[in-house]
Amino acid sequence: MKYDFKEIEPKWQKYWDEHESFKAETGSSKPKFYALVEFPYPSGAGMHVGHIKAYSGLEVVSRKRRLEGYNVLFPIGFDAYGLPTENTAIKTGVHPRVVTDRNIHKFTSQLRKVGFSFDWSRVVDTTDEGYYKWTQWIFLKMFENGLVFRDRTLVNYCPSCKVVLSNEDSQGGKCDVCHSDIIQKEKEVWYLHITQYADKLLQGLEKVDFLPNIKLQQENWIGKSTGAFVEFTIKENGEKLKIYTTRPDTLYGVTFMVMAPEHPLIEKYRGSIKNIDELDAYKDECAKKSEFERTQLVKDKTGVKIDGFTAINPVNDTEIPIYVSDYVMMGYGTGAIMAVPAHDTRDYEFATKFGIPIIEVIKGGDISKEAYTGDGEMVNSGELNGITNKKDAIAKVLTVLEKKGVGEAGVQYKMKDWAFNRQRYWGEPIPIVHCPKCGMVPVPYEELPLRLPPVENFQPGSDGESPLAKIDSFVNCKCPKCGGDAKRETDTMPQWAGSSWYFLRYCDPNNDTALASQEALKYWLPVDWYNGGMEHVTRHLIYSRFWHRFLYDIGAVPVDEPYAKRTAQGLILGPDGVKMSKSRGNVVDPNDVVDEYGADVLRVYVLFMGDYEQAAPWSESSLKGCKRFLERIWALQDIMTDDEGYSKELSASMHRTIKKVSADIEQLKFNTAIAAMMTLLNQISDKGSITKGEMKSLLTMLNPFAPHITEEMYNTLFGGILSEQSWVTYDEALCVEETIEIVVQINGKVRAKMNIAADADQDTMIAAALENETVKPLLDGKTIVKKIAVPKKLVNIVVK
RNA sequence: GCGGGUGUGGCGGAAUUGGCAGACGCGUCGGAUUUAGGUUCCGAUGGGCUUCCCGUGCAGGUUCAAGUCCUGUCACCCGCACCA
Repeated sequence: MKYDFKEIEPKWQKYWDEHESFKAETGSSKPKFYALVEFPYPSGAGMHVGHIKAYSGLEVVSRKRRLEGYNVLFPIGFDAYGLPTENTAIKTGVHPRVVTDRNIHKFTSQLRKVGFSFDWSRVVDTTDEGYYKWTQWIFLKMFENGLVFRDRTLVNYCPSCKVVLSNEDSQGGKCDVCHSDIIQKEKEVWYLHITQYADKLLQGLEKVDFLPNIKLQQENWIGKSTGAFVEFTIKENGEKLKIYTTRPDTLYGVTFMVMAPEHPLIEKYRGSIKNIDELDAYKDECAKKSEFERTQLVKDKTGVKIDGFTAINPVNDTEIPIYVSDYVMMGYGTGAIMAVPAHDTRDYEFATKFGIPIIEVIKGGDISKEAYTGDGEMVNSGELNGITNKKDAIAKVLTVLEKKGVGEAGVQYKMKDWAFNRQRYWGEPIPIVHCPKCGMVPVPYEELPLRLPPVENFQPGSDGESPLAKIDSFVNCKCPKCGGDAKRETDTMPQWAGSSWYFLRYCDPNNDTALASQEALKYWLPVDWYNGGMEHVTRHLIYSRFWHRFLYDIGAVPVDEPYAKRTAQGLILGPDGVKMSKSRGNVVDPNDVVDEYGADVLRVYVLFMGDYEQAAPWSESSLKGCKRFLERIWALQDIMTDDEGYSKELSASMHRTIKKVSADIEQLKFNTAIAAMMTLLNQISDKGSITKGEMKSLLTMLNPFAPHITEEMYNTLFGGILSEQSWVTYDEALCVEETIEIVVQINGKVRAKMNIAADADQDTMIAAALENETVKPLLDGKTIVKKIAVPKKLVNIVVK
């Protein structure tokens, strides 16, 4: 009988569906397990094999947990707002709602064909009214709590998509959606005050079980630095110029200061700056610089001295010049720095180029050659002289600054506030009304959801205005507070809004009176295990931790950190070893694989192809190897005996394999788990028969990986449903054979192998080795210097 | 520049954490079945001057024993980046 996956796979998918085999039950007395995978963006291209790999990991864990008696929540949904759908709509004239529904339908059928054990009754769609009502609700709560503000600043702007992007969405100076170069543009936009949560996000990392590199990337992204704020007085106008530094200990070495070209004090005193024209020209030049020029040509410092500003160093009253240079950013610290060329590489380059004096205040380097950034004895530094350690010097100078009232300790973060808006149609409308009398007024909670109005033209305005701005019936409204004429906000929320809380909705997806009931949240939270891509570590994962933490602070959720554990899968590369992309033409469509080889083969292959957490290239021939494996499993039916337990020969192997597979699944080591089952299969084949007991255990172990074939075999051979049985157990004591092969080495080189009782002690092992027929002659005429025995492993005889 | 990671056969990758390097799979070679191809099955497969020697990017070191530990060094990949 041949293994016909085309008949078997749909049969069991239908069975699981009709019997709701994987339905999670809120409140069940069984222990709960919440496994979360990143829900897909339903693009027109359909599923990618990367999705299959990303979901297969926790799919295996979830199926194992159910067999272990857990009440498992393993949900799926769709993150469906976003630009690609809207761009398709613009191109084809089909409404984004229709495009989205079509894509979701396609994804759903593809996911079902792979046989994932999702709880299909909890599917979430971020563009659904019942869902985005609560996205807007959370936004209003944030507004109420002062975490939402508008600001006119330089923003990241994508000229191609015509939208403002957050810092997280323009990493590397490229637009996250279309990869165009982003430009800096001055614009008034919405912000979420995520920096207010920087410390909490940092502290939260301490108690969660995230992969170390994930924690590290988040820490670096948040980028906390401790230092000091110091005020320098500008002699000409008495204004205080505030700077941030991590090295207040080098304050005596300041020989100039630098302000960012956009620093407001320049604007304020433009009348009294003699070379203001030159500064304006420089500012324009900087704004035009491309990302390449800003990052690649860093060594070449440019700048202009401000003619009309002189700063006074607060510790020694020295007069120092002030420059403008684009190596100082308006977006970090205070937009101005004290420059200590002797002990900072960038300041050194600038000083050298502009002929500014360099004063050494820390001994240890050669400042005629380069900046010295190490530790050492303080010199030329007044009361700091003689101090040899940075920490002490900083502590001392801080007390001096505080006494004079010109400085204090402070912290800074690299992370910036979250630019929270898109000037596009396909997103959640921001529920705010602009009233000429009352200002920004939130839409009342009872009026949520604030629905997206129907539009005919989705094309964004050329000046970066949302298509919603053209809909008079949407824009013109009454102020909820005073009832007067007012205008609605026309920006929509960015793509990351809906995904920032979807895992909460899964707990209670149809709730109409709250984002989820407290009962459901208390039962399911936190997510026990979250797996996803590394590319989301500094975006979605930070954003959702922020939203969740906020919801915790207002009492809407019962736990402070949403994810107890986070892992990440590696990419699947194209057969050519390069990242899959349409333009390269090396994309593998999972649908084709399912049609030709079946879902089980695909599932086993994506987990067997390599280390789950590493990238690995797709290989059609390796895929065939997995097909052979399953066909050989299928063929075991022909050699099954009537014996119930384990056969004597295979007993230890059975126990060992169960132990290994059980442990490997928990560590995402699916490749070695499958390899262990292949080894077992080889042993069974060599032996020529399999007992009923062995068959049951093997099918159970394999079930999470290849559920269809194992379900079918179990059902045919034993009756009953395998996914309703229990996970297999092993006995540690039975994992080892009675006699095992050990190695005899002479001077560290393997010279013989021998069988010995597994529990032989060291003396017995050595005695046996010395009597070994291969070993004996090799020892003739030699003096034995040392004898080492490692139980169950080897004997090493050192001779001279 | 800073931070993290990886270097093992022709390929993807194993190695119980110091104890037989190369599990498992792919590929390749040989054989059987087949008119042939494919499939399936059996055997071999790190390299060499093959009683023995050499092999985990490279050079040293520690140890009875090193892919694993230490020192130095090279290459590649990822993330951040004039962060004061």
